[in-house]
Amino acid sequence: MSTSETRSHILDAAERRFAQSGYDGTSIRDITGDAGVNVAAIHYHFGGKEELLRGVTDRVVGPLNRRRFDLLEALLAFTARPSVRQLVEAFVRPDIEALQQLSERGQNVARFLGRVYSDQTPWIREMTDAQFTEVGDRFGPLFAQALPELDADELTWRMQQMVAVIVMVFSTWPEAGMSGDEAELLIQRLIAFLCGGLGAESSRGR
Amino acid sequence: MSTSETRSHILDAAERRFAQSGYDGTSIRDITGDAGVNVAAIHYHFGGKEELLRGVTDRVVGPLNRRRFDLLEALLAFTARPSVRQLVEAFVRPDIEALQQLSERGQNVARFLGRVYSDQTPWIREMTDAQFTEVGDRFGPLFAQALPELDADELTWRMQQMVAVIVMVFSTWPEAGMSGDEAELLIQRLIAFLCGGLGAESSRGR
DNA sequence: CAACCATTCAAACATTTGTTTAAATAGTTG
DNA sequence: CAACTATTTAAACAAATGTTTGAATGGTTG
Repeated sequence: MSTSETRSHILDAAERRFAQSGYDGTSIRDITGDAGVNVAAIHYHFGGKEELLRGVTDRVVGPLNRRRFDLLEALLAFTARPSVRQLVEAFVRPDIEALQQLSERGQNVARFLGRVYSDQTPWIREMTDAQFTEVGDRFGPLFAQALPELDADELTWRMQQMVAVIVMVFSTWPEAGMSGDEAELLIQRLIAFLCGGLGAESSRGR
Repeated sequence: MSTSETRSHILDAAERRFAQSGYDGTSIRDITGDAGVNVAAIHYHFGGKEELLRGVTDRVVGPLNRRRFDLLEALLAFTARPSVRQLVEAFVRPDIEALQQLSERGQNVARFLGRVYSDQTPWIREMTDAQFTEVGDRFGPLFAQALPELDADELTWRMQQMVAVIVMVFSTWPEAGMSGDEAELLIQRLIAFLCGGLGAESSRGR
């Protein structure tokens, strides 16, 4: 078994297990057992369980955020002032896209994201917060532009809730896969709900 | 130390620890250490760690749901067809009320609820789902009445997202307490966001 | 082939986990 | 007071945890 194979087998197994049982609920032996490698392989290739989670997270979130930026750029080439709906769509769609594309792996990706982003362990929160900042910094000003009557504080707060809703949808992603139609229905529901929430009248009155 | 004292000391310590580190992240010895009782006390009084979580949850959620029902009844005495905003307020306010009332304990209650309701361990999900059903069954028809253009499926889905948002707000509740003004600001933000999301145009078009 | 580095492996490490045991103590009832 | 039940206690239990070790194996390079 070549070097890169062991590494990726571990990442695959870890992704699946973390998605299923969370970080605390998964043991190093669960992962190495599934991957068919030795227990020590994780420490040799990653340094430990913690770094393994970082590895899996990077492999999952990296492409998704890259796709988000691409969609946003395409959108900005079209209009300099995108609507809330367009922004929400650019923000959410990459996730759903990935999930229905890789249908067998997709559910794991969804559930993994749900698990990690709803984990409150301090160092995990720091990791996910940093990863959200990366993309939040880009979308924030554009949302502010699309919602001029909202003050900065409340906008930030609402964007956090947006993420929370997405995460919850992922956390409760069905174990059985989803058809393309079902996924499209879900994304439409998600966008409708988020647009309503983000665009609601400010809490401080008109 | 009288019987009831040990029991409630355990419940207090467990509530605090579960709030801080979640179920998996808390050991039986953490709890008994804080409570100043013997390790075996938990099994003697509750039967085990699992039943202890149920005990803590019941003690926290019980009063909150009772208050929800009271507020709803008061509302229904006033109007037979409450608005979305009124319903959301009756649903959310008991939590926030409790949190600012018991300011030192309140933060723990918030964080505890956030932890438990975002935990995806099957038997914990079953527990929280059952507890939500209890109150969801009552509010559901009234929301349906207030949002006639929404089909039943999408309404249920949106109510779940409402809970998700509340849970996320609780999960990220600041460790330091909250002033009454800050809490009121937060509840207004929460209500505004939720009303927007719940009342958004249906995803299936007009 | 020989030397060398990278990788894998079985075994053991020290902790921590939830739970159980059986004896000691406290409290209550006859 | 005596008998009995309820509660508390220290100690031990087996199982599982992440990590480390040092030898064995693999492939590559001189």
